[in-house]
Amino acid sequence: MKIDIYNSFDLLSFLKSKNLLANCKDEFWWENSGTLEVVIGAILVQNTKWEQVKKAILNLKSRNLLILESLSNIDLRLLESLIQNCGFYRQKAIRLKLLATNIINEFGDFDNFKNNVSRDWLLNQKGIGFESADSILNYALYREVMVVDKYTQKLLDSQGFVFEDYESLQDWLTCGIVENYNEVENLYYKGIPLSKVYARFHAKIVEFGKIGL
DNA sequence: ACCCAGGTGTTTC
DNA sequence: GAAACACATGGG
Repeated sequence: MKIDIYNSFDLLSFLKSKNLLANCKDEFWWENSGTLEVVIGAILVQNTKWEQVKKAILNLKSRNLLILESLSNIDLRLLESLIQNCGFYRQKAIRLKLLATNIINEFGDFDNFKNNVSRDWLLNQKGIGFESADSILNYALYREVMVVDKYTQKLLDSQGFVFEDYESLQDWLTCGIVENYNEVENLYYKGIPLSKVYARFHAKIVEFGKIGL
């Protein structure tokens, strides 16, 4: 299937043709969206599988560590042991603990963080790059941000698209969705906010990516 | 045994 | 600035 690079709506057509936008009644892709758990998950999941992250999150939850204050004060070795199965556990432990501390110092509590944090602030944290920052903004903070990941890039690559960098790809996708928001919303996402349209759109691309092109 | 997974930071040319 | 490398476990 050929997609006209100057017409971003063609991507939506492509996804529709693959039935990628159907079956959107299910809950949102990221469990417990809107909570600190998503922020932690965004770091834990880097270069590993979500199955592993779920186990680690359960470890943390059972010890009441899904709270900024507890995480900020945790013994580093203990934290490492609780998230070990996720891989890169030493650096992830350091980064999680530091992030919790920085959020407290800068914003006081999670709600204030949620309402006031900027993308740049997130990007300045150790261990948070473009994808993690955007995942946090969209899935934890409900901002109107389209997440771009390896699957997204792979999907567009397979259709012959070339983008200079992460943000130009993101802009292109975002424009395509915004321009066609009314149609998409009417057909598939009745009554849900634009931020969640981005979330579902991203989730569907990943689901597709997992099945394989 | 080998390869990949819902990446990021540092070092090096 | 881009390319190469380090980080590390678990599952196929």
